[in-house]
Amino acid sequence: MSLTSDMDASIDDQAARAAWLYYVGGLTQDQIASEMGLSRQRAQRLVSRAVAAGLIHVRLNHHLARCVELEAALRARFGLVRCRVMPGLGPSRDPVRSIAPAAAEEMERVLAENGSRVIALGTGRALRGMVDALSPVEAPQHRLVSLLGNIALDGSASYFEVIMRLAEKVRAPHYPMPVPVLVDSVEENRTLQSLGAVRKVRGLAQAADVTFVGVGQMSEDAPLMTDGFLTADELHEIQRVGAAGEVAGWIYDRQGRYLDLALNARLTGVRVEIATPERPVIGIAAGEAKIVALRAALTSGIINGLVTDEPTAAGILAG
Amino acid sequence: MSLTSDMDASIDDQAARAAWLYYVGGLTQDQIASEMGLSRQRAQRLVSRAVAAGLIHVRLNHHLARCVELEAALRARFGLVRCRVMPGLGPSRDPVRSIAPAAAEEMERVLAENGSRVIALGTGRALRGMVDALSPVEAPQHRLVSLLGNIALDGSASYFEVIMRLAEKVRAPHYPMPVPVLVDSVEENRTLQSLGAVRKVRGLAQAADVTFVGVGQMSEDAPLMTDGFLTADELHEIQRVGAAGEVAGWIYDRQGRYLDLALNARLTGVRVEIATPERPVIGIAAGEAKIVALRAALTSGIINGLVTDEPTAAGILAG
DNA sequence: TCGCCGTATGGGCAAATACTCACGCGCACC
DNA sequence: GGTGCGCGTGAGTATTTGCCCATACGGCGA
Repeated sequence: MSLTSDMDASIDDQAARAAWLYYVGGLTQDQIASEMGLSRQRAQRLVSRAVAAGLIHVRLNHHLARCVELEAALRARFGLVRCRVMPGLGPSRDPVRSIAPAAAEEMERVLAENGSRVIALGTGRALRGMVDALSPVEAPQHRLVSLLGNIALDGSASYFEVIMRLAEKVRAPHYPMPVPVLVDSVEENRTLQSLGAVRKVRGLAQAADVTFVGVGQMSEDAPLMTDGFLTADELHEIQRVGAAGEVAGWIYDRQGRYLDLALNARLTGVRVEIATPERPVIGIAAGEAKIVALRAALTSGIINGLVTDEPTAAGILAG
Repeated sequence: MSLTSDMDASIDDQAARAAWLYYVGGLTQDQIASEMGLSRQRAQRLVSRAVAAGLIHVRLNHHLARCVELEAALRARFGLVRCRVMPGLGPSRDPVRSIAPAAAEEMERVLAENGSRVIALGTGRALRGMVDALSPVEAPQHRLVSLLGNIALDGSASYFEVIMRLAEKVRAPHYPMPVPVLVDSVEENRTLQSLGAVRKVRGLAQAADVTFVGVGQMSEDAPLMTDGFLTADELHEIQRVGAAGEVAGWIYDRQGRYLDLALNARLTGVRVEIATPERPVIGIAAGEAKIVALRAALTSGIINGLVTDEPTAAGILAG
C-alpha cells in the first residue's frame, strides 16, 4: 500500500520480500497480502515460489546427539579430517535434501578462507544440491576446477553441472574440464589429453587444496549406468570383477583400490588420489545404495572427509 | 541437575529432529508424528519449540533490488567498507528482528577467518539480537572484548549482555569490561582506570581488529535515559548542546564529532575512534528514531560499516 | 495416605495454508 | 481478424496447523 516501489519490483523481488515477511517477520499470508497490496492467493504463491526457487534457506542449529556420535565414530574409524552427519528424512525422501545444507556449510567454510585456494569439484546430484543450498558469497580469491567433464557420450550435457553454478554464486575464476567424460577410444583420449587446455585443467585439479566429490554406487542403479556411461552388460561385467563404487568415474573395489579396467583408458577425468589432511577430499553422499561404495572409499582413504545422513552413517559403521 | 539437563537435551534433540523433518524434509506434522512415534500435537509442539529456542535459522538468499540500491548508495556516500540493508517488516514490528540475521552473517564472516582476531563489542538490543541469531561456530582463535561494562549506576546488570552470550556460542576467550558503565566521580573513574585488569581490557579493545556497536539516539526515547544512565534533565541539557547520537555511551553531534561533556569524565568505556578499512567499526541499528544518530556517525566515520533496514537506510539517505 | 498443584498430553476446533479448477487476458500463429 | 495456447488470477475446497481446554500424571506437603 505505502510501498509504491513494489509496483515495478520483479517477481523474484516480490517473492523474496513475501518470504522474508513470512519466515523472518512471522506475518501470516493475509498480513503480507495487505502489506504488499496483493491478494492472499498471490502472497501464498510468492512464498511458495521463493521456497521453490531456493531463495529461502533453513538451517538447523543444534547438533543432535545421535549424529554427533556417528560423526565421532566415523572420524575415529577412518581418520577423517571433516565429518558431518545430518538427520535422515525417512526412507522415501531424497537424502540429498538432508545433506545439501551441511555440504554447503563445508563449502562455505572453505570459501571463507582468506588465502587463495584451488577447489576441485566432481559432478552429481549431491554436489548440485550443495551448490543450490550455498549462500552467495563473493570469493574471487579462489579457483574452481572440474575433475571431469559434463558431456555424455552422445554429446548431451545431462550430467549435473556443478562448477558453473558455483562460480556464478561466488564469482570465482573457474576451469571446467572441456571434454566429454568418456571417449570412444584410447587414441581419442590421448589426443584430448595432449591439448594444452586439458593439460592445464588437469594440472590444476591435481594440485587442488580441497576436493569435493560425489560417490557413486556400482549396484543396479549405478549413476554411471543411469547417466548412460555404461551399458547394463558393461556394468555387470565390472560388478563381477569386484566394483564397489566410483569417484569421478574411476571405479574401485571393496577395499577402495582402483580397479584396472579397460574403461579407464577411455576416461578423461582426473583420478582422485591425493587425500591428505592438508589436501582433503570431501565426499558428499547419502543413501542406502551408497553405503558399500562409501565404506570402501573411506577405507582406503580416497576420501578423508564425509557429509552424509544418519542411516547411511550407521550403515557404513555396521560393516 | 545432570538428569534435568539430559532431559532437556533429549527434548531439544527431539525438537531439532522434528523441525528438521518439517523444514528441511518438508513433511507434515502428521508424517513427523508417525515417523517419530508421537502424537501430532506433540510433533507440533516440538516444531514450535525448536523455532522458539532458535534451533532453526531461516535466511533469505536474495538481495532485493531495492535493498541493494540502498546499500550501494550508502557505500558510495559514506565510503563504507561493509553495508547490509534488509527489507523492513512494516512499521509496527521490531526492526531488530529484521537486521539481526544480517548482523549475524557479518559476525560469522569475521569469525570464519582463520587468523586470530580481536573483536570488540558494544551493548544494546541490536547486538543482543545479532548474537541470538548467530549460528554456533567454534572460533576459539579469536578474542572477544567489551567496549564498556554492563552494570548500571544502581549496580543492576540490566543492560543487554552481549559478550558472554557470544563467547558461549563461539567458545572464544572473552574479556568483559569489569566495571560499571558510569561512575559517580572523576576520582572513582581514575581509580578504576588504573586497575591492571581494566587497563588490559581497554588496551585490547583499542587494538580491536573489528568492532561491532549499536547506535543510540538522543531523542526523548534515548537508550541512555531509558536504561537509567541519564536523567531527563541531563538528557535535555545534552540535547541543547547538539547531541545527535551515541556509540558505547559516548555522545556526538550531528556532524559525528564527539561532544566535550562533563559526563565524559565519568564514562568508563572505550571511545570508538579507530574506524579504518583495516579495522572496521560496524554499526548495527535500525529504526526511525535512529536515523539522525546513524547519519551523524556515518558522516564523521565513527562507524564505517552498517547493518540496517530499508526504511532506516532510506531515511539516512534522505537527509 | 490423601489431596493439591504444576506440568504435560491428546482431542477438538477455528484459523491458516496449499491445492485444484475454471476463467480471462494477452499473445502468437493461422 | 479469428483461434488456440499458455500463463496468471481468483474462487472454492481440502489439508494442515495453532490454539484452547479437559484430563491424566507425578511430585510434594499436610
